[in-house]
Amino acid sequence: MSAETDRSKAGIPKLADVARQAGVSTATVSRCLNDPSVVSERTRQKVMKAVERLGYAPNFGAQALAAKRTNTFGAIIPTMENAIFARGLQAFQEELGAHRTTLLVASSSYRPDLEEEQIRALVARGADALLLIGYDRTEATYEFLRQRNMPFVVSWAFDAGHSATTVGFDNRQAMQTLAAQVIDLGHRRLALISAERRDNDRARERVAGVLAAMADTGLAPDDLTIVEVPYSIENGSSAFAQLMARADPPTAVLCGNDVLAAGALTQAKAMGLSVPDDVSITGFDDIELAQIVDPPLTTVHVPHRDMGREAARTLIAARNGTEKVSSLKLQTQLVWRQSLGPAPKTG
Amino acid sequence: MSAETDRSKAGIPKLADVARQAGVSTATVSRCLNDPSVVSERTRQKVMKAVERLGYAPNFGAQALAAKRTNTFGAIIPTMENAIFARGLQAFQEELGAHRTTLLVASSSYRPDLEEEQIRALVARGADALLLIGYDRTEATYEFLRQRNMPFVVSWAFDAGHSATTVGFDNRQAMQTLAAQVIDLGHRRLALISAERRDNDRARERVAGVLAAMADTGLAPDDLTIVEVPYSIENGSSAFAQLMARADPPTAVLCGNDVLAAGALTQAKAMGLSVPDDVSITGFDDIELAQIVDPPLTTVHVPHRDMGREAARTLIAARNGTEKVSSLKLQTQLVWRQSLGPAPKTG
DNA sequence: TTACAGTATGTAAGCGCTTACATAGACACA
DNA sequence: TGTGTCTATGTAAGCGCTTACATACTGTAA
Repeated sequence: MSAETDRSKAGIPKLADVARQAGVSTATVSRCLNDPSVVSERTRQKVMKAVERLGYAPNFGAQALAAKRTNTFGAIIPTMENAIFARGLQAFQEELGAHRTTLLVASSSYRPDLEEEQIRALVARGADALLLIGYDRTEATYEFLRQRNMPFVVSWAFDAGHSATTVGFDNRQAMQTLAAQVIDLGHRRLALISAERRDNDRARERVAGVLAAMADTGLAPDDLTIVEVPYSIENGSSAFAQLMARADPPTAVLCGNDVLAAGALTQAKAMGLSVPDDVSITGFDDIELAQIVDPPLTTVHVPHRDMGREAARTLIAARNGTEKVSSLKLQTQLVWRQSLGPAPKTG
Repeated sequence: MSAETDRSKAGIPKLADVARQAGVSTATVSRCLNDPSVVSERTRQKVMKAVERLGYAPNFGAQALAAKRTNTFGAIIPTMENAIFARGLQAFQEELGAHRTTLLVASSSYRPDLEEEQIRALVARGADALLLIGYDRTEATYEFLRQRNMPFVVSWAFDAGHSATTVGFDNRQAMQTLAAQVIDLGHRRLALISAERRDNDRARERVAGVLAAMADTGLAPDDLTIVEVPYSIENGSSAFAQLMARADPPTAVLCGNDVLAAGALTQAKAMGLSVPDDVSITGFDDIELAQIVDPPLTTVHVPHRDMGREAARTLIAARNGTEKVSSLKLQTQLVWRQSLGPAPKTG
């Protein structure tokens, strides 16, 4: 009775139907689908015709349950709203595709509780391995992963001291290098538009990078004004406006990423400020956006595609369990374009 | 033996383990997890403690197999590389989240064969409903969906003549309106940088829209030069360069979307052309990018968030099977910014 | 002819859950 | 005390697959 009313699942052909239709056993059908080489040509033809006629597709749940593998990897990224993770993820997916592995993507909206939920969802769905962004998550989450023996790699960050396998880059070092150049150009009143640092180690490290560069040249931490906002062009604009409204506005505004920098740039233009003559602005990530804003952004190039590809390879190796997997630190690179210039003469 | 060597799945706690640990039956544990109200407080405490201690998480496959539902929707989008679908998808996901439904996203790289594969993968995984982009897919794919009784909606397009439930907009009409304005401004030599039309009804419709506007004013189809490239900023740039290198370069370049237009704009700047004085450029989609390029793009605003939200509602209704679902046509809107101006005086 | 590989297929035991149905205990009332 | 009603829990039958093992053929060599 209840089966009858189950509208959505009515009449879906199953293995047994195919077997009956083809006049063979379910085992033979299963073999046809999974390892055709062990079945005779004639039988295979029969079975395939039955599959075709019935429009049969295996039930993934049952398959996973019986076979204990899914050929599915999961990735949980903080956001899909902007292109920050797009390129890397694309490369990740391409590499997986080459190994007949499907990618399932979920997003956490930068919230650890949602991330944990998504991790559990993906694990429960039988993901064979996981791609995670950054280190910040509860110990309980790590414990969960460990207990499951779930292969995962942390990406978009690199901390040699952390036990998790990582394929990423050193956010602090990258930002420090950039900030050092800014200071070198004579800027003393610095500002930073950062993503929210809570639950975001990449953002914290980038801030730390700026501070480290300042310390190197004897600048006091107080010389840095920090505004925290979620990543978005609009937030970049308003943060920039807020910064320039101060009594003692900065001569250089470093941004936690290119999206914020693009917003800052737009706002500068709206305020009639010339970049970099009146004020310098820098980005981070080197996404496409960085090249098309005017002036193009001086920023930190992150090897997105390499990172995605290498993360995939690492995970595949881990899943197969054949090779020993190890962390990989990729290099970022300072990209000089036109949004950073010498500090204006004190006026 | 083989179970022993199954490294990755060793020691994962199952319902029965929790039941044993808590000293109850598996049914009770299951009830605790799915409908706690029918279990006594004391028992629930015991069970939850056991769940906690063992780090238990249900096996999704088994659960789906036994319960015949997954509370999971799937979406297959052509690309994650740029932000075209990001906003709409985000809204889609938010709406689903409000209904305790998980979203799984896959991308097809604009290839129907990959799309079909992804559809099958998602269906096999027990997706309760699917979000699809555009109409172009093989009849076999539609037949598969129909046979499964799988609720799905087509989005990012609207064709009243098509049988599929749709939540989208009329690409042709939208582009026709824009093109009419372009022509109205005196432009006669038109060019269009389009996405590849094969397997992409949205791209074809947009081309048709331009042609329709031209026909309305007696322009011959030959007055339109079309270049087809995959969506990307770089391709927009090179297509634009190619167009302007012609003996008789266009005075207005319409682009299939904002990403291409941004590329075209960048290239124009690089070539020393002033937009819109020397040449006009228009976009389509009105993604964030459109506002931050210089000059900001005159483009077609697509109601991404509304579309995502409404698509989700439609699908939820279809899944629940309570209401009759119907298609919904949303309105686009011409956004005047600065990249479109009058045709330059014939020189 | 017999024996033995080798090959193609079938049989049936799970995989980890959910849930209809059965059962047991507590309580109220006659 | 007996009976009926609830509520809380247990029992066990699947859900749709995979795969170890059993079986039935074929062909070949002794």
